[in-house]
Amino acid sequence: MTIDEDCKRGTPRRKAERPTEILHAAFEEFVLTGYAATRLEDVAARAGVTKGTIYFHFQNKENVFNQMVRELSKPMHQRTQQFLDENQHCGIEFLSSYLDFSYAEVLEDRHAREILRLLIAEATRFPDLVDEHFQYVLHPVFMRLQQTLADGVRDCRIRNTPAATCPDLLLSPMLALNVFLLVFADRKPIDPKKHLEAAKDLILYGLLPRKA
Amino acid sequence: MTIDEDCKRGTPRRKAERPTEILHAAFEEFVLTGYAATRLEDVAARAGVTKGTIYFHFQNKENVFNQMVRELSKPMHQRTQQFLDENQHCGIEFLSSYLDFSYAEVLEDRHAREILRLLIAEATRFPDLVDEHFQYVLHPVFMRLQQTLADGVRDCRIRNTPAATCPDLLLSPMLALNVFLLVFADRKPIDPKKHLEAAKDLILYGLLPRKA
Amino acid sequence: MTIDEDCKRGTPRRKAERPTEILHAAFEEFVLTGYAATRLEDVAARAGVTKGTIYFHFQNKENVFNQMVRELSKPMHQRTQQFLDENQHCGIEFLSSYLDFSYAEVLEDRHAREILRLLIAEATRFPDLVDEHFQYVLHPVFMRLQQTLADGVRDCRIRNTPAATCPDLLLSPMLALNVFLLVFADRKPIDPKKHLEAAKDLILYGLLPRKA
Amino acid sequence: MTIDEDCKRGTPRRKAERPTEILHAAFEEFVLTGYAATRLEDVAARAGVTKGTIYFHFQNKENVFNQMVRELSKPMHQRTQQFLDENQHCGIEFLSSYLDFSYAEVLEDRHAREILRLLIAEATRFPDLVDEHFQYVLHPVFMRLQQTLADGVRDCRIRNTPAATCPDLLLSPMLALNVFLLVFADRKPIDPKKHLEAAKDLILYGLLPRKA
DNA sequence: TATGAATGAGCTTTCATTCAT
DNA sequence: GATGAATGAAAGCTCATTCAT
Repeated sequence: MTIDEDCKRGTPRRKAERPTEILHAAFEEFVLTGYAATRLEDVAARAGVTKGTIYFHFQNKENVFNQMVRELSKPMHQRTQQFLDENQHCGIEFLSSYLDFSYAEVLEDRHAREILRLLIAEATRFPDLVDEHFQYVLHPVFMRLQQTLADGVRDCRIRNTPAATCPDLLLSPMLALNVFLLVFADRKPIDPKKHLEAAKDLILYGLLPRKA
Repeated sequence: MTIDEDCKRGTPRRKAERPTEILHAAFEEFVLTGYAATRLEDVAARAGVTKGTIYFHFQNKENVFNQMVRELSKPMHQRTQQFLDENQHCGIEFLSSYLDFSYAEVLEDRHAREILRLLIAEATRFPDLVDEHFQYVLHPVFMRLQQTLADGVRDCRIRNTPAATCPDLLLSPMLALNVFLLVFADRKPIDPKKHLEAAKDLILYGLLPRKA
Repeated sequence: MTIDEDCKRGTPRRKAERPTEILHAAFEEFVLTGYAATRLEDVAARAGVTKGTIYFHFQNKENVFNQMVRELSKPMHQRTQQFLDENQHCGIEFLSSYLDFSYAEVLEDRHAREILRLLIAEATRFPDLVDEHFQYVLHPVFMRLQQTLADGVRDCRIRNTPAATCPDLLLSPMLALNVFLLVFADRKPIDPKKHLEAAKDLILYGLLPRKA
Repeated sequence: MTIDEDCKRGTPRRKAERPTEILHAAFEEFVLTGYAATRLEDVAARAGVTKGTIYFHFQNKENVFNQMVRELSKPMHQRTQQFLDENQHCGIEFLSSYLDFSYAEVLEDRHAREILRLLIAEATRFPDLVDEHFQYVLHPVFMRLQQTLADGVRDCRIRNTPAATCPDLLLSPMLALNVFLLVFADRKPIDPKKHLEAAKDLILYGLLPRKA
């Protein structure tokens, strides 16, 4: 009976998850060969359906890519939002927390890592995706970092210096680590924990005033 | 007379330069749409020749891409080598010089900038190119930075700290700037000079001992 | 009613027969111009489909040729096998029967005739097809002819002579007729029945002992 | 000096032979892959010249094929003519001589053998070549064989029988041997001498009257 | 004579997309 | 919902042919 029930529920539940399964299959294929070289037929095969099924759920290939990026970015968006929410009003300690957080994102979420690569590669073809990513992930973080730096300078907890007006620098090590991992991992082994430690060391020490 | 001579040499010189012209046309097209989506016919049109001509000079599309990256990377390779040669034995001033140099590369050489993007995007399909790039550009720089940091620590001119063992950090701002310029330039205007100034400030201040 | 039923079944049946239809169209085109000069587009047009459809059912042009030869040879294989089965243990009368049979094959089955030409023409490119043809058609016949000749010699119904050890000679007139028909038919009209009669006359008379 | 002279004579002599060299190179390539699949570039490379040179000596690819068949057939034409001339008025011994001659042609002249294959393969595309071949090689032989058989029957040295009116049969073994050698040589080793002996045995015995 | 560069038509093959079932 | 057959536009690549030198 339980089995029967499972079966009965099983099929519709699976059906409801079809689109998601297709998007995950699409992710793997797009990561493997990039947008243009990916064949919808391979996506279908990986998802265990046929090409026609994809067109039942999505309008076309572009739409699959768009939906895929949105679907696979969602957790990252949510975690980022949650991180920002949970770390309001914590002063310059936010800088250290953010470095921890951003490194964890890159290191522990393959989706996040590879989607950045896809966005870099296909930025020209999918400007709207880039916009979305910027709007939902980067911009809020930038704003908060900028605010944190400004507050720190005002409180004299951070040096009044060019670096304090450039929140980009706080993203740089993570971005670079990502590129290193994606592109040069085979030639140049990287120890991400040491990388993070060094980045925190450099950035925090570099921002704090001498007497701090 | 000079004009006549130029004219006379003109045609053969053009013929000899055809492959290079094609590679430059290929660069523009590959940058525009990526490897897979680029049509060799468009490359030909841009170079002012026909498809057949491309296949007279190159074996196939992959070969065009490979040769293109090599050709367009050559100046960058040479400048990098020259920079390393001219800045031997200059102590920790090398760090500052390198930041200046690397930022100049990214900002002033569109080829260097876009080829990095192409390498990131097509790393899976062209692992050999990534190897070459690493070997000729990144690896020598890494080695020198590492040495410089180690020397600086020994001389007590640089703090003995995790950051001093991670030359990656010295590349990070330039890499990140590159990504920002390539991907987010439209949404987030960047002032590269301020960026450089801030990076130098942060890195140098962060590495030097307090009493130095 | 029967017509209606036929009509209703018509469409799916046609779909199931598509590959076969394509192979028959391919036969005509390959016969007309040979393998290399045949355009798959013409094959498609003749079959009433588009180029893409061919690639849905077959891997590539070579595969179309291979399958075509197999498909169109099948009847010949079967008739040959059937002939061998039905003519066991019939002594040297088998020789005469076989001449009748082989001439009928060549004369009445245009497929058999032209496929021989294609195999001759494309033997270098399709060695496997030649192997198959040899294995399924020629070899069994050879074996039986050889056995028949040997038995005949032992029974003194056939002369003990070099010709009795060379079954090739029993195939020769048919092969030659085929070549004449394929190549020289326009210049040299041939009466196949007279040809067969003469061949039987020559071969049988040449093999039988004088007092037989 | 001698060297100089050799050089001086050498070049023009070679130049005069260029077209012939090209035709021999063409033969090898056409034999290898057939007319349509042969690239003039490969012909040129084999002849040690460039594509352009071929077009200096020949109008186009078809012309190369035509000239090649003519050039490479010439010796066969001449030997055939010579054979016919030298064997006039020799009665039915001519039959035996002709079998010897035709087998020798096939076995000892690879050109003759392969050109037959090319004619079979490309008969549709080059009807004029087939005509020429028929006119210069086959027809004269046919006529003579027919005459010889008729004379033999009149003289009662040959049976008055259907086989005596079908000179095709006298060509059959040689034609079949050719096909066997060209197509099935790898699968079915053939002893040409035994084949010839058997053919002569069968044909002559089959044609001669019993009391002869 | 001979060459090498260039052409352009044409071919095989791919694949996003459609649609009857 | 899902499928498989079919399409057709387009892309990579080939190669006979031309021609300035």
